[in-house]
Amino acid sequence: MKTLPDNFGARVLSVVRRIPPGRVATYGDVALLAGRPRAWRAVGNIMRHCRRPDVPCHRVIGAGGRIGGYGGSEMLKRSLLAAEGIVVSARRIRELDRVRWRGRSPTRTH
DNA sequence: TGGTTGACGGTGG
DNA sequence: TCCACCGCCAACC
Repeated sequence: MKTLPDNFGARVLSVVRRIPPGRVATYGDVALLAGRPRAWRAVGNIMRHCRRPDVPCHRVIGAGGRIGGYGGSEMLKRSLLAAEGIVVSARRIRELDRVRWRGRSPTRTH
C-alpha cells in the first residue's frame, strides 16, 4: 500500500503556528503533535529552513527548557521570549512546565 | 540509491 | 549543573 506524502514539514509548521503567545513547545512536543514523536531531529531541520514571520519559530525550544539554536542568534530568541512574558534564565526557561504548550486549548497556567 | 547533515533528546560521567 | 556520546528521523547531495 502506497502511502501518500504526509508532508511532515507542513504539519510541523501548522503545529508551530498554533502555539499561542506566551507559551513554548519543545521540538519533541512539536514532533509529537505533528504525528511523529521520534522526528524531533527533523523538526529542528524544518525549523532551521523556516524563516516565515507567520510561524513563531522562536517559541520552539529544546527539551528541558534549553533555548537551542535560532540561526546562531540565541540572544534574539531570548528577547522574543522575554517580550512574551517568558522568563529566561542564563540558558534555560524558568517554569517551563507553566509556559509549556501541551497542544491543548490555550489554558492558562492556573 | 546511499551517505551525510542538523535550530535535538536522553542518559551517563 | 555541565559536557560527551549515542540514537533518532527527514531533507539534501
